[in-house]
Amino acid sequence: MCFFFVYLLEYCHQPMNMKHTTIKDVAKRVNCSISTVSRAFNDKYDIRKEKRDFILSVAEEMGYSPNPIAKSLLKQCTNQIGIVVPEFTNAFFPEVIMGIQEVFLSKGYQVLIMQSSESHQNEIKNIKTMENNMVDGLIVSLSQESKNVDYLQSLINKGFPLVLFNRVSDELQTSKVIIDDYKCAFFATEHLIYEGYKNIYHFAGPEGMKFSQNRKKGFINALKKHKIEVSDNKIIQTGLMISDGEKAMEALILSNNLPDAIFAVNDPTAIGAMKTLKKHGYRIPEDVALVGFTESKLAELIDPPLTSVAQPTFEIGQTTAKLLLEQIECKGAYTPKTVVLEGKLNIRASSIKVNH
Amino acid sequence: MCFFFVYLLEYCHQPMNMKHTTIKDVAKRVNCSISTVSRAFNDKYDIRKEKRDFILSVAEEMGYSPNPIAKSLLKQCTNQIGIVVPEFTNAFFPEVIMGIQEVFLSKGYQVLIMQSSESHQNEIKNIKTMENNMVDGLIVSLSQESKNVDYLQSLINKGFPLVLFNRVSDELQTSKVIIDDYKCAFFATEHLIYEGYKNIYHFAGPEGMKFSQNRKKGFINALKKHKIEVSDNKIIQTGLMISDGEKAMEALILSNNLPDAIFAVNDPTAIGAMKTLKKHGYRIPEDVALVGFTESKLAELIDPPLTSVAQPTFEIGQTTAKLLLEQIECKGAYTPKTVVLEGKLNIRASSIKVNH
DNA sequence: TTTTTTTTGGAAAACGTTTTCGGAAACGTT
DNA sequence: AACGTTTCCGAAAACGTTTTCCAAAAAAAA
Repeated sequence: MCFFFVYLLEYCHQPMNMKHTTIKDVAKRVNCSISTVSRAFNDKYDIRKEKRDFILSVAEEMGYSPNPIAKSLLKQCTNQIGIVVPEFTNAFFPEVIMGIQEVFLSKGYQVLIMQSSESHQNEIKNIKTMENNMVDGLIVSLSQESKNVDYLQSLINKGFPLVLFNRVSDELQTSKVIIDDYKCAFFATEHLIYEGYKNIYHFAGPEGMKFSQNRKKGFINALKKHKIEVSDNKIIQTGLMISDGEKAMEALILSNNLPDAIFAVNDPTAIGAMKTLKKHGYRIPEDVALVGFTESKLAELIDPPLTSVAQPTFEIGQTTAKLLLEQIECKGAYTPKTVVLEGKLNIRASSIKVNH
Repeated sequence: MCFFFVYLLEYCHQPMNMKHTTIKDVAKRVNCSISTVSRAFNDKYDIRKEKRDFILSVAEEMGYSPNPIAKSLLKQCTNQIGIVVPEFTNAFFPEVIMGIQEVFLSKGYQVLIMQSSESHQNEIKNIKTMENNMVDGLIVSLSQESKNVDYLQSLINKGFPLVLFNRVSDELQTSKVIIDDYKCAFFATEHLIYEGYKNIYHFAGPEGMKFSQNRKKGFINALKKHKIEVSDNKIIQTGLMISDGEKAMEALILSNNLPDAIFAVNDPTAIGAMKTLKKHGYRIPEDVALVGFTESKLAELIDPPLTSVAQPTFEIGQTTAKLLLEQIECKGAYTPKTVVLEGKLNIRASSIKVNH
């Protein structure tokens, strides 16, 4: 499917000459002890100003900067923090990561990112790698597979700074950042009700996942509040992919049992439903209205634009980072916090009632 | 816009008790010297098999594993490689990164990822951070701003293993992985010609960027090959965003000078054009056909699905990683290679000629 | 038995820092 | 002149490894 050509160029590398200039070199050049150079860099009080400036300028000129690895070894901390996410090909996690980075980079931390590819085994491996590398703290969003959280529990027991976000576990007593799935689902459903839709269905996600459960609960309670009957057939268990939405919609159409609106567990299933509806010649929102969840870039580009709950991804990242930072900085006793952020319902054409 | 609630839980962390077990602890426990423990772990010939196994089992039981930081300091290499990309909120770079990781993780390397956010200054800072951290090699995709590549040049001069991909610089004599923009653009344009379109326009990207130039060249030469006149007004300079495509299309419609097909420099501009066309009631592809570039997830989801050139993202990553690995492993002289991968034209409804 | 060779394992140096400790010089006070 | 402070700076220990060098013990050869 993909050929490739290799061009050989005649240029050849020098043998690797990676001798970093060290503190010793600077000391020798300045004709003082290494302690003094170190003091110059760490801005300690017990060094003359002029000497410090002189050393700094010589060091600058020699291209010296302190080796962070040596520093890590001595200080027993690395100024690095680790992030383990299930994947980052969808926009959600990258955006959260950007929020995390924004906080940490400004504090002089570096951010290591690894992905578990939704595998529990990889997740553990990643976490162990991070731990061996002595990251000062860890941010984790659990993989779909992760039922067993013993390893994370043992980390927490050791007092290792850890914050979970999005995919969290009730079992773990540590700081968490999540979105209020229940409330968002509730409002999204209410929006459909207020628009005047009567026969509203729900595409629920995998039963095992916390957020599926919460969104379903939000859907049900919104209907109940408005005295709309919640019969079992209105809740359809689906997966999380576009294809799952398509399948569910096909089945509905086949059964000749069309709702006038659907609240889907996420954008992909909503989009799947939309594709199938259009294929069969139904109009959106005139025949069936649609609402998704977890705003994707797609939402406003497809036709018609999809109403969806936007998660404050960047803010999730920032908040998570700040919680971890607190935990790292207050060495010792720390009280875990759970921060619940709220999403925002972006109302677009796919769910607006059209006057006949 | 987003409220949040903070729940305080009563559980409190133990004071951080991060004392890793060290080689000394194991030595003491086994009642031998640390050299011997080290030998056990490094499987050196000068240790009795039974002793080695015994030490290993005790170490296992104590939860000991060698501290990679101490090892790095001594060995002067870290088994880490660094990646610097302009961004990772679009799918392209994450997918490439996955390809890179696949290769390196299996070789026992770790992968550090940083993003320059399209800023030259950040890029340099990231690279320096990586260098200070003594990564064994570096993979870089240049930011839009990066005109000055002196710093990278100095790295190359030092013999530091470096591979560029996607956003490369002709000035730098190092291994590169790119896609054949010229050829892909040529074929994409030819596809429109073969479909029977006569009046084909091109939305060209920013003039400064290499890939814009190559894609434009491909477009022009395809027209020339088929003896179609290439007048200047057929090539419209645009940006790279959806909004740029919209603006360009609005202008075209206003000038009452509609082509029957457009080859756009990338998917976003093509999508912008599509939105504007639809807004004005034009049909795609009946009135205007569209072809994009750099397959985005959107391409097959929008209506009509967009013909686009798919880049072999995962393969780009794998190839890049392999080139870097070669360079790291052959310490000393190394001949840089440039690998040119080919994209694949995914033909969809937006460019198929409809029989009238 | 003595000598030589091989196997095994310990002591110590090295990697590049920071920091504690103490000493010398400079200065001020009596 | 004698003493106490302060300021400045060097020596050395420490972080956790690997590896070189050397010595002891064991095995083999004489």
